[in-house]
Amino acid sequence: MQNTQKIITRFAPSPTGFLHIGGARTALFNYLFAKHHGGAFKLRIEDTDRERSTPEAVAAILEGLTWLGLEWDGEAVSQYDNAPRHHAVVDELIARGKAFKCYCSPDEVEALRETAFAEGRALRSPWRDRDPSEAPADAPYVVRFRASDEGVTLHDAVQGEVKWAAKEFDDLVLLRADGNPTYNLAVVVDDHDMGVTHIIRGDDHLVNGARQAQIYAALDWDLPQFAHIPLIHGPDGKKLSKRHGALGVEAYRDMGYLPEGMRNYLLRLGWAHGDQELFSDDEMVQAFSLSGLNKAPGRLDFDKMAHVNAHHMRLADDQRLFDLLMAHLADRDDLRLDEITKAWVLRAMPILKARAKTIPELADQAEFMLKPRPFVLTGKLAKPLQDDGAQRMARLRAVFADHQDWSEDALSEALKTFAEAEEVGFGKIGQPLRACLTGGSPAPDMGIVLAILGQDETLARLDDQLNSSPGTGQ
RNA sequence: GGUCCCUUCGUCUAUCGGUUAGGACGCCAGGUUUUCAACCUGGAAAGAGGGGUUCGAUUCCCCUAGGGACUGCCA
Repeated sequence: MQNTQKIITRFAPSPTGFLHIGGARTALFNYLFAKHHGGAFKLRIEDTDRERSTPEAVAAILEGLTWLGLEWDGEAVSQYDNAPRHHAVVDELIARGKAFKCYCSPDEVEALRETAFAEGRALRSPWRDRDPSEAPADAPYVVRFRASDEGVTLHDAVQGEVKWAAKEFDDLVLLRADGNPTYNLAVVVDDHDMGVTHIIRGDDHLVNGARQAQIYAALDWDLPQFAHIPLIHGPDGKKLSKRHGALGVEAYRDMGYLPEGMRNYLLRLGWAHGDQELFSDDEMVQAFSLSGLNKAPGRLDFDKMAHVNAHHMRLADDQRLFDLLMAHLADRDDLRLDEITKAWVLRAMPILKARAKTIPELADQAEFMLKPRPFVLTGKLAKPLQDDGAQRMARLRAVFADHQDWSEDALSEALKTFAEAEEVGFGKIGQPLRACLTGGSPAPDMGIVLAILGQDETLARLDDQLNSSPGTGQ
């Protein structure tokens, strides 16, 4: 068989909330699979439930996907818009004897269902074999699919061969009493019409796969390849809950994760390619395959997510990180954010980003440049300046005041020379100097700090401490 | 209740009958050291339990236990 068919995948969320992390991962897999095969990744909004679908949710999903960098091909399709087509297919099904009108009232259905439940089988409507001429005039009805009498075997790319007996399938509703198509009908029709070849989705849909396979068969349509992936669990192994990560992807963005970090982490949650942990975007597309998908559900691990994100932070462009940092700091009025300090931060970015796992950590790393002086040193911060510390800093100040070459290397050298001249270990220099220049905030090597702050700021920060009376913090 | 799926270090995973069961996160110890990190080195840490099949099972089969999904005129 010649397989020149173009691979088409799709992500089909229902717009009843944000794009949560499980959906994001499903979308990622579909995206990668399509890209790997040079195919198309499509987006369809499953909004046939008019009660629960909201435009806000649609917007949130689109935004989430965009942020994650999962660009879909073509326009996002609204499933509801295809309702006329769904009706046409239902007519076709009825004509083929594969679907029928069911006039049972909700109460009757419930009673029937109870009986079926007690007998360990699924519901079958009495109308599946009844003559349509017996139908009560003007009575409301639903259209049901005539469930297979033969059982179903699914060949799933992840789950393998899965079989069900015929009695497991009910005569599922295709058209509601109000005439609206239901999910199982609509997915089949839309996936077929969109030319979808591979369906990667949560394994909560595994049974739906079997149900839908019957509809494909009834229509003589080609069955797409299914790949039902396990759901993501919370860190506690329980179902994902609000407090355990069932958040919209925008929440992760706000926590300071990079989209490429999320992609990399999500990729490795339930999919593996040997021992490789870190992937660039190209590598992901290159390496992704259905065979690497795992059957067991995975748990969210925020530590690992942060670690993976840290890797991508180091690789990220300085200006981009700077912009993200500034956005993160936008509502901070306790910081000195002006052209001068911003220039420091941007210049220091190569060093800062190597020390931070997320944007908030980047903010912590940048704090020593942004805290307004003078700093108040208390407790063990003030201690290195006691005894002869302050006098030593005064002598160091004099060195800096005359220092010409304000480069990192020259400054580091000067520090060493000074320590030798003072005949003390570097700790006697570094500790008090660090206290004066950073006020206790985390900061890189002193040579770097000096180089970034510049001569004027360095002297000013030293003066702040030297001019205050010794013994502060006692 | 029924059906289906799952089960390797704490976590994510590799292994596609024969390995000292590997890697990563986290953890512990050491190193570096001027703070906090980062980084480097080393370490502890796993095949749910029980039966088979086999010369040999983490790997194949069955049972049990535990977890999950579905069982809607939701998707």
